[in-house]
Amino acid sequence: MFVQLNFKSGVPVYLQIVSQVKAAAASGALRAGDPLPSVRALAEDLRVNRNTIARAYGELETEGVLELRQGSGCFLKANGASPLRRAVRSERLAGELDAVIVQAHHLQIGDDALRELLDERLTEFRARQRQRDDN
Amino acid sequence: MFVQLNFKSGVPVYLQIVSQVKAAAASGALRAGDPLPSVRALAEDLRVNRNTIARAYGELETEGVLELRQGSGCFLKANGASPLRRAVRSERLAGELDAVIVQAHHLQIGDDALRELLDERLTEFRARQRQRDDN
Amino acid sequence: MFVQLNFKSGVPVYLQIVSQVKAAAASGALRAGDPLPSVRALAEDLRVNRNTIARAYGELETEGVLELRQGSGCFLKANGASPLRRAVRSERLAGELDAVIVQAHHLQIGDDALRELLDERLTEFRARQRQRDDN
Amino acid sequence: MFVQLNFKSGVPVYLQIVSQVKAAAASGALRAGDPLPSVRALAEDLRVNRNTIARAYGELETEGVLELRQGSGCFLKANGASPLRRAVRSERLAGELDAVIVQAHHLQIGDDALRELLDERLTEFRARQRQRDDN
DNA sequence: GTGGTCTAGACCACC
DNA sequence: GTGGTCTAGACCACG
Repeated sequence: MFVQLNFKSGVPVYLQIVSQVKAAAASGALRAGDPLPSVRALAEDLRVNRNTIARAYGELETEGVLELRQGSGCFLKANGASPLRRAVRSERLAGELDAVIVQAHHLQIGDDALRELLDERLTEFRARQRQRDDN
Repeated sequence: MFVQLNFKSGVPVYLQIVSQVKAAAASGALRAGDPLPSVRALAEDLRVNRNTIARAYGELETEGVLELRQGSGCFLKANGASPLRRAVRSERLAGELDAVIVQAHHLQIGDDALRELLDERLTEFRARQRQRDDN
Repeated sequence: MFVQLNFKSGVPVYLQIVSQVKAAAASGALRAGDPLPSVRALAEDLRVNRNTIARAYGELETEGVLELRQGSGCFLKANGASPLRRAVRSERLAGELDAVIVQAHHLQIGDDALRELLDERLTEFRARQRQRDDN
Repeated sequence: MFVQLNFKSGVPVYLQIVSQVKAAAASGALRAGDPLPSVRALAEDLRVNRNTIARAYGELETEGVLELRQGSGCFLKANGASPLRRAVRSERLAGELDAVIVQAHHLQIGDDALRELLDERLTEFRARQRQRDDN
Protein backbone atom coordinates (compact mmCIF):
# COMPACT_ATOMS: atom_id res chain seq x y z
CA MET A 1 0.00 0.00 0.00
CA PHE A 2 1.16 3.52 -0.76
CA VAL A 3 0.01 4.99 2.52
CA GLN A 4 2.02 4.63 5.72
CA LEU A 5 0.44 6.03 8.85
CA ASN A 6 2.23 7.32 11.88
CA PHE A 7 -0.19 7.34 14.76
CA LYS A 8 2.28 8.86 17.20
CA SER A 9 3.15 11.95 15.18
CA GLY A 10 0.10 13.94 16.23
CA VAL A 11 -0.57 14.78 12.60
CA PRO A 12 -4.24 13.98 11.89
CA VAL A 13 -4.60 10.65 10.16
CA TYR A 14 -6.82 12.07 7.44
CA LEU A 15 -4.19 14.68 6.62
CA GLN A 16 -1.47 12.07 6.42
CA ILE A 17 -3.56 10.24 3.85
CA VAL A 18 -4.26 13.43 1.92
CA SER A 19 -0.63 14.43 1.66
CA GLN A 20 0.59 10.96 0.81
CA VAL A 21 -1.94 10.51 -1.96
CA LYS A 22 -0.99 13.92 -3.29
CA ALA A 23 2.69 13.04 -3.16
CA ALA A 24 2.05 9.74 -4.95
CA ALA A 25 0.08 11.51 -7.65
CA ALA A 26 2.73 14.21 -8.02
CA SER A 27 5.58 11.76 -8.30
CA GLY A 28 3.78 9.68 -10.88
CA ALA A 29 3.33 6.63 -8.67
CA LEU A 30 -0.38 7.08 -9.33
CA ARG A 31 -1.62 8.10 -12.74
CA ALA A 32 -4.71 9.82 -14.09
CA GLY A 33 -7.66 7.46 -14.14
CA ASP A 34 -6.06 4.98 -11.78
CA PRO A 35 -8.56 3.54 -9.34
CA LEU A 36 -7.84 4.03 -5.67
CA PRO A 37 -8.85 1.58 -2.98
CA SER A 38 -12.46 1.93 -1.96
CA VAL A 39 -13.21 3.78 1.24
CA ARG A 40 -14.11 0.57 2.99
CA ALA A 41 -11.07 -1.30 1.68
CA LEU A 42 -8.56 1.37 2.66
CA ALA A 43 -10.20 1.75 6.05
CA GLU A 44 -9.79 -1.94 6.70
CA ASP A 45 -6.27 -1.93 5.31
CA LEU A 46 -5.10 0.92 7.51
CA ARG A 47 -7.23 -0.21 10.46
CA VAL A 48 -8.90 3.12 10.59
CA ASN A 49 -12.55 4.12 10.63
CA ARG A 50 -14.43 4.50 7.33
CA ASN A 51 -15.28 8.08 8.19
CA THR A 52 -11.62 9.00 8.44
CA ILE A 53 -10.94 7.71 4.93
CA ALA A 54 -14.10 9.37 3.64
CA ARG A 55 -12.91 12.65 5.03
CA ALA A 56 -9.47 12.32 3.45
CA TYR A 57 -10.97 11.37 0.10
CA GLY A 58 -13.43 14.24 0.40
CA GLU A 59 -10.62 16.74 0.89
CA LEU A 60 -8.77 15.29 -2.07
CA GLU A 61 -11.90 15.63 -4.17
CA THR A 62 -12.41 19.29 -3.32
CA GLU A 63 -8.75 19.89 -4.10
CA GLY A 64 -9.33 18.35 -7.50
CA VAL A 65 -6.92 15.45 -6.99
CA LEU A 66 -9.43 12.66 -7.31
CA GLU A 67 -12.99 11.95 -8.29
CA LEU A 68 -15.55 10.07 -6.23
CA ARG A 69 -18.32 8.39 -8.19
CA GLN A 70 -21.32 7.13 -6.29
CA GLY A 71 -21.55 3.40 -6.59
CA SER A 72 -18.48 2.93 -8.69
CA GLY A 73 -15.56 4.11 -6.62
CA CYS A 74 -12.68 6.49 -6.52
CA PHE A 75 -10.34 7.51 -9.33
CA LEU A 76 -7.34 9.75 -9.76
CA LYS A 77 -8.14 12.84 -11.78
CA ALA A 78 -6.02 14.20 -14.58
CA ASN A 79 -3.88 16.92 -13.08
CA GLY A 80 -5.75 19.51 -15.10
CA ALA A 81 -5.88 23.20 -14.51
CA SER A 82 -5.73 24.04 -10.86
CA PRO A 83 -8.91 25.85 -9.83
CA LEU A 84 -6.89 28.56 -8.13
CA ARG A 85 -5.57 31.62 -9.82
CA ARG A 86 -1.86 31.84 -10.08
CA ALA A 87 -1.28 34.57 -7.51
CA VAL A 88 -3.25 32.64 -4.93
CA ARG A 89 -1.34 29.51 -5.68
CA SER A 90 1.95 31.29 -5.06
CA GLU A 91 0.57 32.76 -1.89
CA ARG A 92 -0.23 29.33 -0.53
CA LEU A 93 3.27 28.15 -1.19
CA ALA A 94 4.75 31.32 0.26
CA GLY A 95 3.48 30.44 3.72
CA GLU A 96 5.18 27.08 3.62
CA LEU A 97 8.36 28.56 2.22
CA ASP A 98 8.42 31.12 5.03
CA ALA A 99 8.35 28.31 7.56
CA VAL A 100 11.28 26.67 5.79
CA ILE A 101 13.21 29.94 5.79
CA VAL A 102 12.69 30.47 9.50
CA GLN A 103 13.78 26.93 10.16
CA ALA A 104 16.86 27.41 7.98
CA HIS A 105 17.68 30.56 9.89
CA HIS A 106 17.54 28.75 13.20
CA LEU A 107 19.66 25.94 11.84
CA GLN A 108 22.13 28.58 10.69
CA ILE A 109 21.80 27.57 7.08
CA GLY A 110 22.53 30.55 4.87
CA ASP A 111 20.47 31.76 1.93
CA ASP A 112 22.76 30.31 -0.70
CA ALA A 113 22.94 26.97 1.05
CA LEU A 114 19.14 26.95 1.16
CA ARG A 115 18.91 27.65 -2.55
CA GLU A 116 21.36 24.85 -3.23
CA LEU A 117 19.35 22.51 -1.07
CA LEU A 118 16.21 23.37 -3.01
CA ASP A 119 17.98 22.66 -6.28
CA GLU A 120 19.17 19.34 -4.94
CA ARG A 121 15.69 18.28 -3.83
CA LEU A 122 14.17 19.40 -7.12
CA THR A 123 16.71 17.33 -9.05
CA GLU A 124 15.94 14.37 -6.85
CA PHE A 125 12.19 14.84 -7.38
CA ARG A 126 12.47 15.08 -11.15
CA ALA A 127 14.72 12.01 -11.21
CA ARG A 128 12.10 9.99 -9.31
CA GLN A 129 9.47 11.18 -11.76
CA ARG A 130 11.50 10.14 -14.78
CA GLN A 131 12.13 6.74 -13.24
CA ARG A 132 8.36 6.25 -12.97
CA ASP A 133 7.83 7.34 -16.53
CA ASP A 134 10.28 4.76 -17.81
CA ASN A 135 8.30 1.93 -16.25
CA MET B 1 13.85 38.31 18.10
CA PHE B 2 14.59 34.85 16.77
CA VAL B 3 11.03 33.61 16.63
CA GLN B 4 8.82 34.12 13.57
CA LEU B 5 5.22 33.08 13.92
CA ASN B 6 2.89 32.01 11.16
CA PHE B 7 -0.68 32.37 12.35
CA LYS B 8 -2.18 30.96 9.19
CA SER B 9 -0.30 27.66 9.14
CA GLY B 10 -2.58 25.85 11.55
CA VAL B 11 0.46 24.78 13.57
CA PRO B 12 -0.17 25.70 17.21
CA VAL B 13 1.65 28.87 18.16
CA TYR B 14 3.27 27.35 21.22
CA LEU B 15 4.65 24.49 19.11
CA GLN B 16 6.11 26.92 16.61
CA ILE B 17 7.99 28.55 19.46
CA VAL B 18 9.13 25.23 20.89
CA SER B 19 10.48 23.93 17.61
CA GLN B 20 12.20 27.16 16.73
CA VAL B 21 14.00 27.36 20.06
CA LYS B 22 15.01 23.73 19.75
CA ALA B 23 16.28 24.27 16.22
CA ALA B 24 18.32 27.28 17.34
CA ALA B 25 19.81 25.25 20.17
CA ALA B 26 20.54 22.27 17.92
CA SER B 27 22.41 24.38 15.41
CA GLY B 28 24.47 26.24 17.96
CA ALA B 29 22.75 29.57 17.29
CA LEU B 30 21.85 29.54 20.96
CA ARG B 31 24.41 28.25 23.46
CA ALA B 32 24.26 26.86 26.97
CA GLY B 33 23.61 29.57 29.49
CA ASP B 34 22.26 32.06 26.97
CA PRO B 35 19.35 34.04 28.39
CA LEU B 36 15.93 33.90 26.74
CA PRO B 37 13.35 36.69 26.88
CA SER B 38 11.02 36.62 29.84
CA VAL B 39 7.55 35.20 29.37
CA ARG B 40 5.91 38.60 29.49
CA ALA B 41 8.49 40.22 27.21
CA LEU B 42 8.16 37.54 24.54
CA ALA B 43 4.38 37.58 24.83
CA GLU B 44 4.35 41.30 24.21
CA ASP B 45 6.86 41.01 21.42
CA LEU B 46 4.92 38.33 19.57
CA ARG B 47 1.52 39.79 20.51
CA VAL B 48 0.42 36.52 21.94
CA ASN B 49 -1.24 35.51 25.18
CA ARG B 50 1.20 34.98 28.04
CA ASN B 51 -0.32 31.55 28.62
CA THR B 52 0.89 30.53 25.21
CA ILE B 53 4.48 31.51 25.94
CA ALA B 54 4.31 29.92 29.38
CA ARG B 55 3.14 26.72 27.78
CA ALA B 56 5.96 26.73 25.23
CA TYR B 57 8.58 27.41 27.89
CA GLY B 58 7.05 24.75 30.10
CA GLU B 59 7.30 22.23 27.32
CA LEU B 60 10.92 23.21 26.70
CA GLU B 61 11.70 22.90 30.40
CA THR B 62 10.26 19.39 30.72
CA GLU B 63 12.26 18.43 27.66
CA GLY B 64 15.36 19.71 29.39
CA VAL B 65 16.09 22.35 26.79
CA LEU B 66 15.90 25.30 29.12
CA GLU B 67 15.77 26.18 32.77
CA LEU B 68 13.35 28.55 34.48
CA ARG B 69 14.93 30.19 37.51
CA GLN B 70 12.44 31.91 39.75
CA GLY B 71 12.95 35.63 39.67
CA SER B 72 16.01 35.70 37.48
CA GLY B 73 14.54 34.48 34.20
CA CYS B 74 15.01 31.79 31.67
CA PHE B 75 18.24 30.27 30.40
CA LEU B 76 19.29 27.65 27.90
CA LYS B 77 20.52 24.52 29.63
CA ALA B 78 23.81 22.87 28.87
CA ASN B 79 22.77 19.61 27.31
CA GLY B 80 26.13 18.11 26.51
CA ALA B 81 25.16 17.40 22.91
CA SER B 82 27.45 19.13 20.46
CA PRO B 83 25.85 21.29 17.78
CA LEU B 84 24.63 19.30 14.83
CA ARG B 85 26.92 18.90 11.87
CA ARG B 86 26.05 20.83 8.78
CA ALA B 87 24.94 17.73 6.84
CA VAL B 88 22.53 16.76 9.58
CA ARG B 89 21.02 20.22 9.66
CA SER B 90 20.47 20.15 5.90
CA GLU B 91 18.81 16.79 6.24
CA ARG B 92 16.27 18.22 8.64
CA LEU B 93 15.27 20.84 6.14
CA ALA B 94 15.16 18.43 3.21
CA GLY B 95 11.93 16.82 4.37
CA GLU B 96 10.15 20.15 4.58
CA LEU B 97 11.47 21.20 1.20
CA ASP B 98 10.22 17.97 -0.33
CA ALA B 99 6.74 18.73 0.94
CA VAL B 100 6.95 22.19 -0.61
CA ILE B 101 8.01 20.67 -3.92
CA VAL B 102 5.07 18.26 -3.96
CA GLN B 103 2.73 21.11 -3.16
CA ALA B 104 4.25 23.21 -5.94
CA HIS B 105 3.68 20.38 -8.36
CA HIS B 106 0.01 20.18 -7.46
CA LEU B 107 -0.35 23.91 -7.75
CA GLN B 108 1.35 23.66 -11.12
CA ILE B 109 4.15 25.95 -10.17
CA GLY B 110 7.27 25.19 -12.16
CA ASP B 111 10.79 24.77 -10.83
CA ASP B 112 11.94 28.20 -11.87
CA ALA B 113 8.86 29.89 -10.48
CA LEU B 114 9.51 28.04 -7.21
CA ARG B 115 13.10 29.27 -7.12
CA GLU B 116 11.89 32.79 -7.77
CA LEU B 117 9.35 32.50 -5.01
CA LEU B 118 12.05 31.36 -2.62
CA ASP B 119 14.18 34.35 -3.54
CA GLU B 120 11.24 36.66 -3.00
CA ARG B 121 10.46 35.24 0.43
CA LEU B 122 14.12 35.38 1.42
CA THR B 123 14.28 39.04 0.48
CA GLU B 124 11.13 39.68 2.46
CA PHE B 125 12.51 37.82 5.44
CA ARG B 126 15.77 39.74 5.47
CA ALA B 127 13.87 43.01 5.19
CA ARG B 128 11.72 42.12 8.19
CA GLN B 129 14.88 41.24 10.13
CA ARG B 130 16.50 44.56 9.38
CA GLN B 131 13.35 46.36 10.43
CA ARG B 132 13.38 44.60 13.78
CA ASP B 133 17.06 45.34 14.28
CA ASP B 134 16.39 49.01 13.79
CA ASN B 135 13.88 49.06 16.66
CA MET C 1 -31.96 32.05 14.45
CA PHE C 2 -31.10 32.58 10.82
CA VAL C 3 -31.07 28.91 9.94
CA GLN C 4 -34.23 26.97 9.22
CA LEU C 5 -33.83 23.27 8.60
CA ASN C 6 -36.05 21.08 6.53
CA PHE C 7 -35.45 17.50 7.50
CA LYS C 8 -37.83 16.07 4.94
CA SER C 9 -36.33 17.69 1.87
CA GLY C 10 -33.59 15.15 1.40
CA VAL C 11 -31.07 17.95 1.12
CA PRO C 12 -28.21 17.20 3.52
CA VAL C 13 -28.55 19.17 6.73
CA TYR C 14 -24.97 20.42 6.59
CA LEU C 15 -25.54 21.77 3.07
CA GLN C 16 -28.70 23.56 4.17
CA ILE C 17 -26.67 25.30 6.83
CA VAL C 18 -23.90 26.16 4.39
CA SER C 19 -26.21 27.71 1.85
CA GLN C 20 -28.25 29.60 4.41
CA VAL C 21 -25.21 31.11 6.06
CA LYS C 22 -23.92 32.08 2.63
CA ALA C 23 -27.25 33.64 1.74
CA ALA C 24 -27.34 35.54 5.02
CA ALA C 25 -23.83 36.85 4.43
CA ALA C 26 -24.63 37.80 0.85
CA SER C 27 -27.79 39.66 1.73
CA GLY C 28 -26.08 41.59 4.49
CA ALA C 29 -28.00 39.96 7.33
CA LEU C 30 -24.58 38.94 8.64
CA ARG C 31 -21.62 41.28 8.42
CA ALA C 32 -17.86 40.89 8.35
CA GLY C 33 -16.49 40.13 11.79
CA ASP C 34 -19.85 39.12 13.19
CA PRO C 35 -19.59 36.17 15.54
CA LEU C 36 -21.59 33.10 14.65
CA PRO C 37 -23.03 30.72 17.20
CA SER C 38 -20.52 28.24 18.50
CA VAL C 39 -20.60 24.73 17.08
CA ARG C 40 -22.06 23.38 20.29
CA ALA C 41 -24.64 26.15 20.62
CA LEU C 42 -25.91 25.86 17.07
CA ALA C 43 -26.00 22.09 17.36
CA GLU C 44 -28.18 22.34 20.42
CA ASP C 45 -30.30 25.04 18.87
CA LEU C 46 -31.02 23.07 15.70
CA ARG C 47 -31.15 19.75 17.56
CA VAL C 48 -28.50 18.34 15.37
CA ASN C 49 -25.24 16.62 16.15
CA ARG C 50 -22.11 18.70 16.79
CA ASN C 51 -20.34 16.93 13.95
CA THR C 52 -22.93 18.08 11.46
CA ILE C 53 -22.41 21.71 12.42
CA ALA C 54 -18.66 21.24 12.43
CA ARG C 55 -18.85 19.92 8.90
CA ALA C 56 -20.97 22.82 7.69
CA TYR C 57 -18.67 25.35 9.35
CA GLY C 58 -15.67 23.54 7.91
CA GLU C 59 -17.05 23.83 4.38
CA LEU C 60 -17.77 27.49 4.92
CA GLU C 61 -14.23 27.99 6.13
CA THR C 62 -12.66 26.36 3.08
CA GLU C 63 -14.94 28.49 0.90
CA GLY C 64 -13.58 31.54 2.67
CA VAL C 65 -16.94 32.61 4.11
CA LEU C 66 -15.99 32.35 7.75
CA GLU C 67 -13.04 31.85 10.03
CA LEU C 68 -12.76 29.27 12.79
CA ARG C 69 -10.39 30.12 15.62
CA GLN C 70 -9.45 27.39 18.04
CA GLY C 71 -10.67 28.24 21.47
CA SER C 72 -12.32 31.49 20.57
CA GLY C 73 -15.07 30.67 18.13
CA CYS C 74 -16.38 31.38 14.69
CA PHE C 75 -16.50 34.68 12.82
CA LEU C 76 -17.74 35.91 9.48
CA LYS C 77 -14.90 36.85 7.18
CA ALA C 78 -14.75 39.99 5.11
CA ASN C 79 -15.99 39.07 1.67
CA GLY C 80 -12.53 39.74 0.31
CA ALA C 81 -11.08 38.55 -2.94
CA SER C 82 -12.47 35.21 -3.87
CA PRO C 83 -9.66 32.68 -4.05
CA LEU C 84 -10.85 31.50 -7.43
CA ARG C 85 -9.81 33.02 -10.67
CA ARG C 86 -12.52 34.75 -12.55
CA ALA C 87 -12.91 32.21 -15.35
CA VAL C 88 -13.35 29.44 -12.84
CA ARG C 89 -15.90 31.42 -10.92
CA SER C 90 -17.96 31.90 -14.06
CA GLU C 91 -17.64 28.24 -14.83
CA ARG C 92 -19.15 27.30 -11.51
CA LEU C 93 -22.10 29.53 -12.05
CA ALA C 94 -22.48 28.29 -15.61
CA GLY C 95 -23.40 24.82 -14.40
CA GLU C 96 -26.16 26.19 -12.22
CA LEU C 97 -27.37 28.49 -14.96
CA ASP C 98 -27.52 25.57 -17.36
CA ALA C 99 -29.83 23.75 -15.00
CA VAL C 100 -32.06 26.81 -14.84
CA ILE C 101 -32.12 27.04 -18.62
CA VAL C 102 -33.11 23.41 -19.02
CA GLN C 103 -35.82 23.87 -16.45
CA ALA C 104 -37.06 26.98 -18.23
CA HIS C 105 -37.12 25.08 -21.48
CA HIS C 106 -39.27 22.36 -19.97
CA LEU C 107 -41.58 24.90 -18.45
CA GLN C 108 -41.81 26.51 -21.88
CA ILE C 109 -40.43 29.77 -20.66
CA GLY C 110 -38.72 31.57 -23.51
CA ASP C 111 -35.31 33.15 -23.46
CA ASP C 112 -36.58 36.69 -23.12
CA ALA C 113 -38.97 35.76 -20.35
CA LEU C 114 -36.06 34.12 -18.56
CA ARG C 115 -33.94 37.24 -18.88
CA GLU C 116 -36.80 39.31 -17.53
CA LEU C 117 -37.22 36.95 -14.62
CA LEU C 118 -33.52 37.26 -13.81
CA ASP C 119 -33.78 41.04 -13.84
CA GLU C 120 -36.77 40.88 -11.55
CA ARG C 121 -35.00 38.64 -9.05
CA LEU C 122 -31.86 40.78 -9.16
CA THR C 123 -33.90 43.88 -8.42
CA GLU C 124 -35.56 42.11 -5.53
CA PHE C 125 -32.19 40.97 -4.19
CA ARG C 126 -30.65 44.42 -4.33
CA ALA C 127 -33.72 45.90 -2.65
CA ARG C 128 -33.36 43.45 0.25
CA GLN C 129 -29.69 44.38 0.54
CA ARG C 130 -30.41 48.08 0.66
CA GLN C 131 -33.03 47.52 3.31
CA ARG C 132 -30.41 45.81 5.47
CA ASP C 133 -27.94 48.60 4.91
CA ASP C 134 -30.41 51.14 6.15
CA ASN C 135 -30.72 49.41 9.51
CA MET D 1 -34.05 14.94 -26.87
CA PHE D 2 -35.67 16.98 -24.15
CA VAL D 3 -33.41 15.82 -21.35
CA GLN D 4 -30.12 17.56 -20.53
CA LEU D 5 -27.98 15.92 -17.88
CA ASN D 6 -25.49 17.62 -15.63
CA PHE D 7 -23.08 15.03 -14.28
CA LYS D 8 -21.22 17.47 -12.09
CA SER D 9 -24.20 18.79 -10.15
CA GLY D 10 -24.33 15.97 -7.63
CA VAL D 11 -28.03 15.57 -8.32
CA PRO D 12 -28.72 11.90 -9.08
CA VAL D 13 -29.03 11.30 -12.78
CA TYR D 14 -32.31 9.45 -12.43
CA LEU D 15 -33.80 12.36 -10.49
CA GLN D 16 -32.69 14.82 -13.14
CA ILE D 17 -34.63 12.78 -15.68
CA VAL D 18 -37.67 12.48 -13.45
CA SER D 19 -37.89 16.18 -12.73
CA GLN D 20 -37.34 17.19 -16.31
CA VAL D 21 -40.07 14.90 -17.61
CA LYS D 22 -42.39 16.16 -14.90
CA ALA D 23 -41.61 19.77 -15.72
CA ALA D 24 -42.24 19.14 -19.41
CA ALA D 25 -45.57 17.55 -18.59
CA ALA D 26 -46.54 20.31 -16.17
CA SER D 27 -45.89 23.02 -18.70
CA GLY D 28 -47.71 21.28 -21.50
CA ALA D 29 -44.56 20.67 -23.55
CA LEU D 30 -45.46 17.00 -23.35
CA ARG D 31 -49.11 16.01 -23.67
CA ALA D 32 -51.17 13.02 -22.65
CA GLY D 33 -50.52 10.06 -24.90
CA ASP D 34 -47.22 11.40 -26.23
CA PRO D 35 -44.68 8.62 -26.65
CA LEU D 36 -41.40 8.72 -24.75
CA PRO D 37 -38.19 7.10 -25.94
CA SER D 38 -37.69 3.50 -24.95
CA VAL D 39 -35.47 2.71 -21.99
CA ARG D 40 -32.68 1.40 -24.17
CA ALA D 41 -32.92 4.28 -26.67
CA LEU D 42 -32.77 6.93 -23.97
CA ALA D 43 -29.95 5.11 -22.20
CA GLU D 44 -27.93 5.09 -25.36
CA ASP D 45 -28.78 8.68 -26.12
CA LEU D 46 -27.74 9.95 -22.70
CA ARG D 47 -24.85 7.50 -22.39
CA VAL D 48 -26.13 6.26 -19.12
CA ASN D 49 -26.73 2.82 -17.68
CA ARG D 50 -30.10 1.33 -18.64
CA ASN D 51 -30.79 0.68 -14.97
CA THR D 52 -30.71 4.40 -14.38
CA ILE D 53 -33.35 5.05 -17.04
CA ALA D 54 -35.43 2.15 -15.83
CA ARG D 55 -35.36 3.60 -12.37
CA ALA D 56 -36.40 7.04 -13.54
CA TYR D 57 -39.26 5.62 -15.61
CA GLY D 58 -40.28 3.41 -12.72
CA GLU D 59 -40.45 6.41 -10.43
CA LEU D 60 -42.52 8.30 -13.01
CA GLU D 61 -44.85 5.33 -13.39
CA THR D 62 -45.52 4.98 -9.67
CA GLU D 63 -46.19 8.70 -9.58
CA GLY D 64 -48.74 8.19 -12.34
CA VAL D 65 -46.96 10.47 -14.78
CA LEU D 66 -46.40 7.85 -17.45
CA GLU D 67 -47.45 4.39 -18.40
CA LEU D 68 -45.20 1.52 -19.43
CA ARG D 69 -46.94 -0.83 -21.84
CA GLN D 70 -45.15 -4.11 -22.28
CA GLY D 71 -43.78 -4.40 -25.81
CA SER D 72 -45.19 -1.18 -27.15
CA GLY D 73 -43.22 1.35 -25.13
CA CYS D 74 -43.78 4.23 -22.85
CA PHE D 75 -46.44 6.94 -22.97
CA LEU D 76 -47.39 10.01 -21.04
CA LYS D 77 -50.54 9.46 -19.02
CA ALA D 78 -53.50 11.76 -19.08
CA ASN D 79 -53.47 13.32 -15.65
CA GLY D 80 -56.44 15.61 -15.91
CA ALA D 81 -54.50 18.51 -14.46
CA SER D 82 -54.36 21.41 -16.84
CA PRO D 83 -50.96 22.79 -17.75
CA LEU D 84 -49.65 25.25 -15.19
CA ARG D 85 -50.36 28.88 -15.73
CA ARG D 86 -47.51 31.03 -16.80
CA ALA D 87 -47.17 32.83 -13.46
CA VAL D 88 -46.89 29.54 -11.61
CA ARG D 89 -44.21 28.33 -13.96
CA SER D 90 -42.17 31.49 -13.43
CA GLU D 91 -42.52 31.08 -9.71
CA ARG D 92 -40.93 27.66 -9.88
CA LEU D 93 -37.91 29.09 -11.61
CA ALA D 94 -37.61 32.07 -9.29
CA GLY D 95 -36.29 30.00 -6.40
CA GLU D 96 -33.52 28.53 -8.50
CA LEU D 97 -32.61 31.92 -9.88
CA ASP D 98 -32.38 33.33 -6.38
CA ALA D 99 -29.87 30.63 -5.47
CA VAL D 100 -27.85 31.53 -8.56
CA ILE D 101 -27.88 35.19 -7.55
CA VAL D 102 -26.61 34.44 -4.06
CA GLN D 103 -23.89 32.28 -5.50
CA ALA D 104 -22.94 35.02 -7.96
CA HIS D 105 -22.64 37.46 -5.06
CA HIS D 106 -20.23 35.17 -3.24
CA LEU D 107 -18.20 34.64 -6.36
CA GLN D 108 -18.14 38.42 -6.74
CA ILE D 109 -19.78 38.32 -10.13
CA GLY D 110 -21.71 41.50 -10.79
CA ASP D 111 -25.22 41.83 -12.14
CA ASP D 112 -24.16 42.66 -15.66
CA ALA D 113 -21.62 39.87 -15.77
CA LEU D 114 -24.37 37.52 -14.61
CA ARG D 115 -26.68 38.68 -17.36
CA GLU D 116 -23.90 38.19 -19.88
CA LEU D 117 -23.24 34.73 -18.55
CA LEU D 118 -26.91 33.87 -18.93
CA ASP D 119 -26.86 35.06 -22.53
CA GLU D 120 -23.78 33.00 -23.19
CA ARG D 121 -25.30 29.85 -21.72
CA LEU D 122 -28.54 30.41 -23.63
CA THR D 123 -26.64 30.70 -26.89
CA GLU D 124 -24.73 27.55 -26.06
CA PHE D 125 -27.96 25.75 -25.21
CA ARG D 126 -29.65 26.71 -28.45
CA ALA D 127 -26.59 25.64 -30.40
CA ARG D 128 -26.61 22.23 -28.74
CA GLN D 129 -30.29 21.89 -29.53
CA ARG D 130 -29.77 22.65 -33.21
CA GLN D 131 -26.94 20.16 -33.36
CA ARG D 132 -29.20 17.46 -31.96
CA ASP D 133 -31.97 18.32 -34.36
CA ASP D 134 -29.60 17.89 -37.28
CA ASN D 135 -28.75 14.32 -36.27
C1' DG E 1 -15.24 27.75 27.27
C1' DT E 2 -13.78 26.94 22.13
C1' DG E 3 -12.92 23.84 17.75
C1' DG E 4 -10.54 19.22 15.91
C1' DT E 5 -10.20 14.41 15.48
C1' DC E 6 -11.56 9.78 15.71
C1' DT E 7 -14.55 5.72 16.54
C1' DA E 8 -18.67 2.82 16.16
C1' DG E 9 -22.46 1.90 14.01
C1' DA E 10 -26.76 3.16 11.67
C1' DC E 11 -29.41 4.12 7.34
C1' DC E 12 -29.76 5.83 2.67
C1' DA E 13 -28.98 6.34 -2.32
C1' DC E 14 -26.60 4.95 -6.44
C1' DC E 15 -25.01 1.54 -9.95
C1' DG F 1 -20.76 -3.57 -4.27
C1' DT F 2 -19.99 1.79 -3.98
C1' DG F 3 -19.93 6.59 -1.48
C1' DG F 4 -22.89 10.06 1.62
C1' DT F 5 -24.97 11.46 5.76
C1' DC F 6 -25.95 11.49 10.51
C1' DT F 7 -25.68 10.25 15.45
C1' DA F 8 -23.52 9.45 19.93
C1' DG F 9 -19.93 9.87 22.54
C1' DA F 10 -14.95 9.94 23.48
C1' DC F 11 -10.53 12.47 23.94
C1' DC F 12 -7.36 16.18 22.75
C1' DA F 13 -5.54 20.86 22.05
C1' DC F 14 -6.13 25.78 22.32
C1' DG F 15 -7.04 30.32 24.83
